Amino acid sequence: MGRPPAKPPASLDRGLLPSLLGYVLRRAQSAVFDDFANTFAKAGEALTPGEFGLLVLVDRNAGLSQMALARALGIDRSTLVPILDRLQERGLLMRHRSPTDGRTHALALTPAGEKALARFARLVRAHEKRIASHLSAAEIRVLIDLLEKVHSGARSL
Amino acid sequence: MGRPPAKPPASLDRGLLPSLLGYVLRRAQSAVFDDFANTFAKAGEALTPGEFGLLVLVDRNAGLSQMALARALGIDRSTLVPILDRLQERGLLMRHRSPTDGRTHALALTPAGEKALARFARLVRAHEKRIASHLSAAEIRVLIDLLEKVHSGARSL
DNA sequence: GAGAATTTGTTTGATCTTCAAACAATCTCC
DNA sequence: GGAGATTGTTTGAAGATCAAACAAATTCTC
Repeated sequence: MGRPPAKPPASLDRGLLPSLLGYVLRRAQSAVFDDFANTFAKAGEALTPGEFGLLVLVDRNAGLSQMALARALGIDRSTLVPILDRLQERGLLMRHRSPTDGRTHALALTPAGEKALARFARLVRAHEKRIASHLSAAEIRVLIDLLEKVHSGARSL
Repeated sequence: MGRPPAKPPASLDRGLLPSLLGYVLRRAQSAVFDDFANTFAKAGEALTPGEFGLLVLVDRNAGLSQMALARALGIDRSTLVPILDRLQERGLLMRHRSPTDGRTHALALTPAGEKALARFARLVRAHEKRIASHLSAAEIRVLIDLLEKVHSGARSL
């Protein structure tokens, strides 16, 4: 009989994992996340995908409350507080007092925040272009469609 | 002019986000993760997707070292330690001393671990069935293929 | 073979994320 | 006006993550 290989195999046996949507999804997400971080690091900017999404939502929905934002992001309102603190310290975002409801903060980007967001959006577009470089435009449309189906489908269980 | 709506709109303006692969990927992943947690909670089992993947890898690659496992999972070897500690405390997994290399631990499932993994795999299959219930078998194949392309494509940047 | 360099698992320290529970301020409903 | 709900914040706990330092063991170099 042949002797066992001296070096461990380059790739492990993953069993059923590659056929599981959850597994493949997680790996793709991780790869995309890495490229996002890389793109921003190389440009000398510091931002997470979550922070980018947050800034876009605040930009497009001026006067948003923290509760509404937390709900849109799918996180607890207490989780949001330190995230907003950080963005506010960076001068990207402000919490105004709402004139109509003293409990809520009306969130808005500062002028510097809007300028930064435009810069970030350029980086995100370059990042998206790179991660989709092995896919055709039609494939990307199909992929986004199917992912949206998974999202809204699972949501209704 | 019409008066502004008394209640905030059910859904926010998400701007360019829904056209970004990274964003849609993250949302789908989050929905899938939620269903995974839900499935296990309802069955009275406690397990994360990461732990399931780990158990499958150990099961299919008996005698694996912690370094090899950490590399396969894409995490630091120091991150792996407390995760293995927990699974070992639950009696699912053991660290044997390797006879050929005194530095490494040969990882293996316990008999109880194998029984538990079979139980977990049943739950995962039910979970997969549920999250894909709005997709045809062909769509799932296409989706997994495209996600795999994104993963291996982004990997080579 | 002896010593140097590398590898492995662990510990410690530092951030970050997350939720839950409790709290004060404010609003809404009756 | 007062009871109950909502909002943002603080605090506490758990978990994930990496980096750096460490001892033990192996491998490489001469």
